[in-house]
Amino acid sequence: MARITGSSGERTAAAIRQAALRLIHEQGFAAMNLRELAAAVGISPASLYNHMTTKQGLLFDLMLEHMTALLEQTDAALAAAGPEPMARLKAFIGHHVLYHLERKREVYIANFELRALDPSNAARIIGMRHEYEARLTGLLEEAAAAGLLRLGDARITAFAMLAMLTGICTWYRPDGRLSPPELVALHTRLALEGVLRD
Amino acid sequence: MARITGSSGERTAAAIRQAALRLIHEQGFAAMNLRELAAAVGISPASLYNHMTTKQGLLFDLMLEHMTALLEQTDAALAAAGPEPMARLKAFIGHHVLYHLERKREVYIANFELRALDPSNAARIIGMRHEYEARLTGLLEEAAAAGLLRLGDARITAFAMLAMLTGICTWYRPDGRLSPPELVALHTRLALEGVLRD
DNA sequence: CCCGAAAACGAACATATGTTCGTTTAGCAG
DNA sequence: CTGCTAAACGAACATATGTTCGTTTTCGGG
Repeated sequence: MARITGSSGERTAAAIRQAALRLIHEQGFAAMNLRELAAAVGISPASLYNHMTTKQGLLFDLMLEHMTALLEQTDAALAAAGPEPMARLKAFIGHHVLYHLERKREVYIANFELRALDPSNAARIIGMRHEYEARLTGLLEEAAAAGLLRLGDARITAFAMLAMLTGICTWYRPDGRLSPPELVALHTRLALEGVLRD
Repeated sequence: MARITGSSGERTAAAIRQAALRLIHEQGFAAMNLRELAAAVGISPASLYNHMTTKQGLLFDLMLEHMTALLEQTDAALAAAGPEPMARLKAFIGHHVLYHLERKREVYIANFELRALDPSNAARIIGMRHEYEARLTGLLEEAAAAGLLRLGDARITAFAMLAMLTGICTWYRPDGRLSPPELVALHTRLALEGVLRD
């Protein structure tokens, strides 16, 4: 087989994914056209098809890779946190915030371009998202069962926490005023304790 | 002037706005095409242009009407709440939740289709959004100055609260398990007190 | 050195889409 | 009833866009 070691194939494919993340994040999936994507990579529109099946397939691959990484890294963070419910909950929040700061474009796309997916592709991504939500719901119920939380409704609470923690990536800039650890601390306290003075 | 009283003009224009809200919410602005919009209203594509300037202008009008209503109704709710800082903060949260339950499509569009606006149109909507955010930031600072809140960072806290409270309209269904007042109560507590047991 | 395959290209196809134009329809004022 | 104008229409234009096809380039293994 020719063109294996150091093949430009994988480099080009990676460049396409990076450029696609940027363009979809800036303009939205429907508004991004493949001629612009090809130009950003520096190849012709036809050459894109050496590295992807269709435009739809490209979007699905981006989302799938993101959701897979999110679930895997979350489980790793929870495994490292040990068995104590509150430590596990804080580990989830901390990982979520850091992951969303690092990969805000992927997150934004996975959250807001679900409409653009074919039904069967969408079903698969939605399933993974439900799994992620279930991780948090489970942690909340664990902690509530241990008497550590006061839980009105586990599902709605999980949704509200995720919305708050995911919102970060709509305004976060790496050169912003607050550092990632500061943002983790601030959001952990907001999620757990709210704003009321004791 | 002919065709004034009971003219079908305003009815058609309203039908266009309603159909556009639905289609943009379902598919996104870029993915919605005017032939589909016209079919949903029951007129020809050409006739749309008797009621709007361009597709872009239609989006802007929808957003502008929403942001105007949001700001006006918010101010009315605050005026009705009186001077006490915590009462004002709760009034803001309550109004925000109810408005977002009632007009979830407008909210979704105004939040996620900013990319689709021309720069000058976008600037105007963004300005109004900043004004809205400033309302909450101001309320938080008022309450903190009165010693009622423990505030890490007013701006970030406002962003986090808005993200949490706005997230409702990504999953809310009018026939859902919880009623609007229940959702207001739940989210007010989450925002102010978090989930930790006292 | 040279062959084979990966990966690039130009060009074209088929279709979708925002918008315009000239014309026709229809309801209210006089 | 009649004339005026808002508001509808069919048809077309110009362009954008996802994708395919046949060909050419280019690298690495033998």
